[in-house]
Amino acid sequence: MEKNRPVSLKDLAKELGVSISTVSRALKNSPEIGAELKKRIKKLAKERNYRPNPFAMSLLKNSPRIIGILVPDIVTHFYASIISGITDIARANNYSVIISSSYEQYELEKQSLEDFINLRVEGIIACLAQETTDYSHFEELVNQNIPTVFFDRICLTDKFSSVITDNAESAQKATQHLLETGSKRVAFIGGGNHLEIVKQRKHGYLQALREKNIPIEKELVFCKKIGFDYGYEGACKLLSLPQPPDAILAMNDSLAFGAMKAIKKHNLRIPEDVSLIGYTDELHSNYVDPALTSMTHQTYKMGEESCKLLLRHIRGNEKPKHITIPALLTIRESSIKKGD
Amino acid sequence: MEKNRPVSLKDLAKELGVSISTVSRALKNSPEIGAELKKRIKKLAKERNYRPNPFAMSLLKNSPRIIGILVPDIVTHFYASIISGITDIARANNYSVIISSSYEQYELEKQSLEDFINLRVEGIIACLAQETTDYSHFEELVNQNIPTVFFDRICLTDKFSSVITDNAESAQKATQHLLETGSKRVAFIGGGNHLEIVKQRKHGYLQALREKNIPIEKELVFCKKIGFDYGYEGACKLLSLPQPPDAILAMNDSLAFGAMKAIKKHNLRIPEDVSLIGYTDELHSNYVDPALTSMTHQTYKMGEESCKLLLRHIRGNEKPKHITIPALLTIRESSIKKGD
DNA sequence: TTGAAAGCGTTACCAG
DNA sequence: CTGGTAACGCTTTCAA
Repeated sequence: MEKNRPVSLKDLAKELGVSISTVSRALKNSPEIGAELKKRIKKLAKERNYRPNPFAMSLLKNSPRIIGILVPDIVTHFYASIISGITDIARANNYSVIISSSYEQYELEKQSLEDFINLRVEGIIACLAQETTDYSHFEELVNQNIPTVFFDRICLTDKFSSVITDNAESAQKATQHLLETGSKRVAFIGGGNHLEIVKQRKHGYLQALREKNIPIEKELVFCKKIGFDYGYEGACKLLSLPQPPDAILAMNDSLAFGAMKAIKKHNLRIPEDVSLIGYTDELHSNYVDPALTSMTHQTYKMGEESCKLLLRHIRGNEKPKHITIPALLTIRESSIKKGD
Repeated sequence: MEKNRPVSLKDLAKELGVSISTVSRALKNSPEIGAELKKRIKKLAKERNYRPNPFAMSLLKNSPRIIGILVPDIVTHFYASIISGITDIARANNYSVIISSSYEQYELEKQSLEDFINLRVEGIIACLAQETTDYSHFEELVNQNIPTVFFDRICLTDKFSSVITDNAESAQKATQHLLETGSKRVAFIGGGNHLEIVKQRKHGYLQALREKNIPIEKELVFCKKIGFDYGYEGACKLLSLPQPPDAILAMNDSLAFGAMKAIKKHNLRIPEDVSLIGYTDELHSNYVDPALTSMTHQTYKMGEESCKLLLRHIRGNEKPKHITIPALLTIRESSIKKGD
């Protein structure tokens, strides 16, 4: 029968008739302990299934080896995959992670941060909620001396490290690809213009057009909100133009799938009549027909880098560092016009 | 300037010239403390931003208010959504969660469990890895007195509570729906026959046929492995039969999307020529064309129930309990034949 | 109404 | 080589 309370050093010491210090030292392989005694102690520890009490350790060192992750949600593939990258690196370094979702709400984000501070996490990796425009709750982390790294949606870059994707460059690359594979008139479907990410990707799109000396037409840019329905609406609008586009770059996965549905409803072929590129993860792009050419975020890698960066901050007092991880163009069926 | 070390009761006590016990009591609203003194103590605590040290508390009570979640992975929507349900309930009860992925590997699963025990989590919610066939590492949890709840892939039901979906019933419902909406010959695409989940869903499918006195044809059942490619392969095989089916039930999302691709490649219309039902989450089903009629797992609810169950076990010593959460039929475009 | 002291499990320092 | 003791922050007796 096991006792309810876990075995402690004291228990082992008593049983062997030695002091607690001796047992502690023996289990850490201190060279000061007699070889024979050491062996006996280790044997008993294994027998009794001794496990060091992490609370005592944390109390002593004030470091629970836990880091907090704060994301808008955990269900979106993008975040889930990043979390996956983070936790794998954390685990490899003997850290556990605690995950909290803001559900895009400012109040929940603030509360989560409070919880993390109360828990005394050693560091935090966070992605801002859409609602958040005031960052004072994050500044508090500086006072509390809790290293923090932001990813994707970032802020206070002078104080915190960050990991992001190359929004402008990736949109530019995507547009270039369309122009180089038979498309002449490329349209852009984005989200709300106030979002940094929208501005940057649109900028990359426009940049690619300028490069090729293609005149910019305002009607070919549809920016309203992010979401499947808006992708559908946007594509319908674009395809109803007197001079409709023969290619669409959708800056988000739901927008892209919405646009795809619209193109089909208009009885147009992809990519023959209208090419389409989105930003998606591997899975979804292959599920649809035709398979969707996409810019793919290196999400797992973003997670890994975020965590590595954080661990460096935890270990030493480094200056904020900013990393950009490029998105990759994965060519599938929806972009290359056959006639090419 | 903040000190590096967080404020402790001792600090407050010294500053006010009272004893630690007094401060402790005042902050817990003990009625023994003078109203005026109590007010002063609370005021200072707020000023100094005092936060109780969780390590000291855990050391004292041996309960860190942390529960461990062990899943095959966190990227699959099914698991992510369940985790979401778990964490929300946990948080509402002042618990934090730590998530670990087995990546379907036995060794990693075992290691994660060890980590949880070492961390002294108060309880565990787990879904078995596909590789796992030996359950001794879970039996150890009984010795360690760590309450555990399984979901979806479960084991040792005499010792542990569980939360599952109604595999047989849901497949039966799906098949019934097909038969009631104009389909005559329903085929089934499943995964490896050794998996419990496959057996159960196939059983439900067959049950629905028997109900309607429809003869069972072995050629209409394709069970090989779970995955997009196998869905594609299976559907191709089925549609090449001398008497092909006019409806397919795919027992998994990737199988369903693979089948959908195959049906289209065969230039058949969905649902006019071949109806299709899958098991998916909301999102994916709407992205494809036509939108996929599906059995939808109530994943978030499964998470919630798992966590509630676990909390009951943590609080008192309840007997194992088994909960079944039904999947819901969500009718979209891929199932109802127009002629009906 | 308040204070002192023990104890939770561990490490580290100082003695022997 | 080994043992005793203080310390980490907090709660909880027991005394005053």
